Amino acid sequence: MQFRVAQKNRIFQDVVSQIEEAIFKKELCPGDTLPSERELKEMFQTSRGTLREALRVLEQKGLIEIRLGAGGGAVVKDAPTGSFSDSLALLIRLQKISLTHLSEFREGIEGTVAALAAERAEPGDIDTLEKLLLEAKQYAEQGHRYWDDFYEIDKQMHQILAEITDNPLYILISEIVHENIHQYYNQYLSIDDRRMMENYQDLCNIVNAVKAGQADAAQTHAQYHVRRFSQYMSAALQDGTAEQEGADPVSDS
Amino acid sequence: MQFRVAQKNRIFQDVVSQIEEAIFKKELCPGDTLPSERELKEMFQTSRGTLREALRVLEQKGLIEIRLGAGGGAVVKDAPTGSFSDSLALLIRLQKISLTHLSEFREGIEGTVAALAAERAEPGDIDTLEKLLLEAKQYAEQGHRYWDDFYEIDKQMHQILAEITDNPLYILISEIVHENIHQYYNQYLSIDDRRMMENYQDLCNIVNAVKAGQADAAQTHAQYHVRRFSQYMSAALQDGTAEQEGADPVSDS
DNA sequence: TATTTTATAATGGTCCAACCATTATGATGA
DNA sequence: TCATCATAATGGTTGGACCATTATAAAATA
Repeated sequence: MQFRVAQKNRIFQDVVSQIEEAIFKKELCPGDTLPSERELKEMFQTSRGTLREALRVLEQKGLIEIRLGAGGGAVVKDAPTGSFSDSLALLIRLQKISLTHLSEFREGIEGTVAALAAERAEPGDIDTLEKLLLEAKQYAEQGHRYWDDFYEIDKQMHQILAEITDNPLYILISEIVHENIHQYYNQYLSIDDRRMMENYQDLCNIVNAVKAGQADAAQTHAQYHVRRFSQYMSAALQDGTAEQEGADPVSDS
Repeated sequence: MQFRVAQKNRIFQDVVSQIEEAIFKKELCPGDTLPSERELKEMFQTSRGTLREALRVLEQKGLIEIRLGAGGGAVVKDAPTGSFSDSLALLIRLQKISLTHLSEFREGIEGTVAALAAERAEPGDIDTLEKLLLEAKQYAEQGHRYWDDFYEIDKQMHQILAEITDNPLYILISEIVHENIHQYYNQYLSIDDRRMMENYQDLCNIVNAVKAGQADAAQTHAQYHVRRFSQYMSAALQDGTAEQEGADPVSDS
């Protein structure tokens, strides 16, 4: 590892760029620990404060993680997917994106994912899906008290479908969207036995379509499945005026 | 504006949270300038170095912008969409996402966008699209030397379609994906007169479908349109072994 | 010997006080 | 009236000091 002396307008930015570049070029790999701040400051011939500002930026980007104490320091992280999710969460908190927008987007993504999965699923994938379906059935039959367990299976199935596409972008985006929409589901959803069975039936339809390689059907069923949640929430919001603290997540920007 | 004295493990993180919260609560609005570092350090009862680390994080998140000189300081930004795009760019540079993955994702997004647009387009929107189509036709007829102009129109049409969905998430994502894929198009694409006319015909098909309110047809044509670019690039990469410096953007992770 | 406890040192987190570079503003002068 | 220049406010940087946390090794103990 060989660093240039830092220069330019904002020195810390130059430091950020150089360390970034080293990571891009795999001179620094995930798990590697950078030299200590006191050593780095010598390498870049800068002050510790400036160097720390650079580390703060890299940390925020999700490229490094700072560990405290002896043997600690800046450790290169694997993939900065967290910053991606954070960006979306930020836009939601700023009310630039409403729950309605997010739900609609999720509908499109999950539909596309299901369609691709139908085209690409291999026998092993179908097995995995059917095993999860069996679990889901058991929870669904035991009624709404097992909603949390059912929901967990539902979540896993969406994840598996995304993985079947073999496209990390779909895996990432569908996960991020789910993360950011999950809290609202738990906050505004009211689930009864009938709705659980509806959802289970959706999952059956999706898996069957994927199994049969019917992309269009898989897409339609997946969209319909996700749409249910939006409808449940719309209903809950109209009925109960379930206003919590602070912002209304359904208002438009 | 009233801030608590900063505390907790990492003080700068507490400062970040408080300023973030003030922005979320609209106590700080886009365009507002925060007090100077020397004043803020008094408010939070912290050192200037620590405060600056906090500002660095907020800047990286895209929530503020720092201006130099007298009358400068930290200005609250409108919407941190840049950080979203940066995150994607980062994943690409780290080769966590290949050009193939990105192209496929774009296909799905543009398809869904076109379908939604077909359902929601109003007469005014159709007019806008048809005007752009006319421009595109002129460039297409003048041959491949006008590719840049044609491409600009193409880009605008995708943007308009996204805006017709009236969903900021589709607008944002399609823009971000385009931003990050654009460079590869210019780098690896070779366009002749025939290909330009193919593309023009795609655009006609999309607009016609949108005009007719045919969501499925719009989706199909939009996907096909985007897919052309991937195919052009695959061909170019196979033929010319167009290896540039550094990383191969098509390799899988 | 094996285990627990304790000292040590390395490392990140914070603070202070100063100085430099950039820029808006107003005073000064042609 | 306009150009020029001094001034002050603000971010950018520096160096040195001290605190809090933690891994490691030494020492004490069973």
